Amino acid sequence: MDNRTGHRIVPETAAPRGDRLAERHAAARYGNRPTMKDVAARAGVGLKTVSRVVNGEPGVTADTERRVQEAIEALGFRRNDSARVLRKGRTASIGLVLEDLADPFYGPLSRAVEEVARAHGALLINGSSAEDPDREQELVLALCARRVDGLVVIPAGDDHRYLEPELRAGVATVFVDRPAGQIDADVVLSDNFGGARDGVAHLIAHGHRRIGFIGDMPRIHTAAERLRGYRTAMADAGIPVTDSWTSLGVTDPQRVRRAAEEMLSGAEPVTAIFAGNNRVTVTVVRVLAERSRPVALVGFDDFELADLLQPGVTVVAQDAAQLGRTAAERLFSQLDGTLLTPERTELPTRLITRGSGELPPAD
Amino acid sequence: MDNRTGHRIVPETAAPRGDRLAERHAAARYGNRPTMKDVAARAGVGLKTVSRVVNGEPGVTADTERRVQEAIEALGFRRNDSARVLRKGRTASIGLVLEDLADPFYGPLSRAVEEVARAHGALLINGSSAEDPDREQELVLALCARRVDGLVVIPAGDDHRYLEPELRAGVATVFVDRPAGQIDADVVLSDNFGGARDGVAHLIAHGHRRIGFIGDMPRIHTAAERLRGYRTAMADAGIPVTDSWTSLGVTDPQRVRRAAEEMLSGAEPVTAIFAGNNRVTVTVVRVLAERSRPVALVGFDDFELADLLQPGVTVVAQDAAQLGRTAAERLFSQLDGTLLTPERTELPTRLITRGSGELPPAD
DNA sequence: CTGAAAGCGCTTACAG
DNA sequence: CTGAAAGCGCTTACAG
Repeated sequence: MDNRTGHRIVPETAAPRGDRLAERHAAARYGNRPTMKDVAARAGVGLKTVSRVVNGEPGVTADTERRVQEAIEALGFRRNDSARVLRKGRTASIGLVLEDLADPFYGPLSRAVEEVARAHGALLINGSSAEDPDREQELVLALCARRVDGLVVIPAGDDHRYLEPELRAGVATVFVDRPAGQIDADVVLSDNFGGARDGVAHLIAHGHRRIGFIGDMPRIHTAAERLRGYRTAMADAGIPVTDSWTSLGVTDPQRVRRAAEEMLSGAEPVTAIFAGNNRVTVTVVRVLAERSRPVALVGFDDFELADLLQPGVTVVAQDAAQLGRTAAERLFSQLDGTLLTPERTELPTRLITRGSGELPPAD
Repeated sequence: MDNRTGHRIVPETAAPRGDRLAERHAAARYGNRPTMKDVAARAGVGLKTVSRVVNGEPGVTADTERRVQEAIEALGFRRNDSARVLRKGRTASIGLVLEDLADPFYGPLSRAVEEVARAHGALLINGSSAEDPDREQELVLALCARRVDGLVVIPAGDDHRYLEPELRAGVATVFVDRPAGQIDADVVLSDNFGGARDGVAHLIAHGHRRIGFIGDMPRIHTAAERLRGYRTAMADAGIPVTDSWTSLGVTDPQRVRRAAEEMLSGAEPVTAIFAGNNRVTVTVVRVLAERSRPVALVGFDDFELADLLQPGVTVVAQDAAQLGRTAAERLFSQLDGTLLTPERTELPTRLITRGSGELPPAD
């Protein structure tokens, strides 16, 4: 068989019990799952006794417990946590709203949030805002309607007043990577300004004066802070910045490629580029690989295999997992009542030199 | 300030309303959120009328609707979907259980599942099994207890009989990347066998005979299938395989490094390596970069920047997003009642040549 | 067009 | 040690 022509679909061999999917779901619609009431009837005990056994509460004789356990097994009972949640008020779930689950920067962050949630017995509901403020709001409010206990949000928008009623109602909330807009909330950030400033100063220290900056859309806080770091480093060194050296916008490859190529051509081409995030860095690496004249590069965000490229890519690294862990821990501190007032936590960045940032100016 | 010494924590300026986090949550514990009953009382209407307005049902006069809307705004009411869910029987949420949220292979897969879920109005709850069958089971059953409508599972274990009561109760389920064990279930796979066979045949076509295989633990279906592809390609070419050419186990860098170094030394070193997955490939690339003698390499799974390494890394690519999309679509077909019987879908892989797989044998 | 009653499957508060 | 009643916040089924 040529497996490149398309999908191969073959029926599975029927299971002994031979139930079809459609039958299963039709049954589900009519609520065929056993409830505590069914278990109680079968075991010949009261509802509360079943509840005690299911929850491991004391005050049940060994014999009663055994009868209840047998009924549970026989019926295939599994407690309906949505009913439990309704009664208890806490859902033991938290929401995570980020830009894009597929972006490698968010993988370790999500995983770290998940681990902390797990340690607190909570499940993680997550979704991507796709950098769209409306979609962020829609997602956040859907999570609030599900009554998640808390939210970890990497905001896309810059106005979060829509969250005020939810905060008042007690939804714990921590913003990560970018601050909340127009509301007072807990926030965990990387030192975007200092990291970019140090990265650009590193290029200056290696003799560069014409340094380009390619970043994300200026309405994104991290992009604005990193640009500010760039400008500060340049000003500190007494280097006036020409408009054509900075380019901000969406980070899709076409736009970044065009921006890089423009900076690298013309009468006074840049001799070094500071890339504002991992998406930008990757595209700039591609552009530079096609050119003969060496151009120095420092990127914000580390990425896998950066050390194996020729030359290795010097980066300003932030610890995505630590961002997630810190945010999640603060969230559960809020829920414990330990955390009394919103704070802003800033995590340090780290310059990792690998070669590309230490290249001297080509002219 | 030296931002490398630690975190900087500063209090946010107090918001005008000045409520502290602890107060918010204390209030929440006592259930201060307005309910439909509160809205009904304030608007001077019955409960059902509020329900009609909230759900956009017909049969409410414009004037009544306006009064209800005003009460909703004034109280900051948001419908409690966990109560709704209890009554309706469907939670409009699906669960995704994968190995590790932080693994770049699963990012695009998760995002694809999320997009399909979103198109069907469902939220995504997800978690990492960490390749531990017990943790997989714990997570899956927790999701069932929350009464997710369906599950997309990348299994860690090879016995899923624990899911039988859930399947009978109507939980839609699709397994992805690896088949279900001991139960009859819908499954979406890549052509691991064919992809590995073709990749190894590619090395053979370039003159290699001593070819190593480094893969994941053999109990993992994909690892076993890829090994089978390797053996088949070798057998088809009439090349007997020496035991020391194959190494299966955990894919952490230390183990893979040792395995690669062993194959590359000794009396009859391999001249080419087939790497069983993206984690393995990355480590093998590092090992090869440290050596002078060129060794050919083909890896299973594509990865970012593979084309920019020297040489570019030839890979057998699978479409992770397509795996996720296909699985999620099948899941919703089950829920629609469209899909009647469990099937096995196999997606093709694609060989991408970039240089490392076309190197001739060094001897 | 509108609403009172019953019920989803649990837990809470209480009584025996 | 055990259980009947009330209630979590909605929707369903029905009556006016």
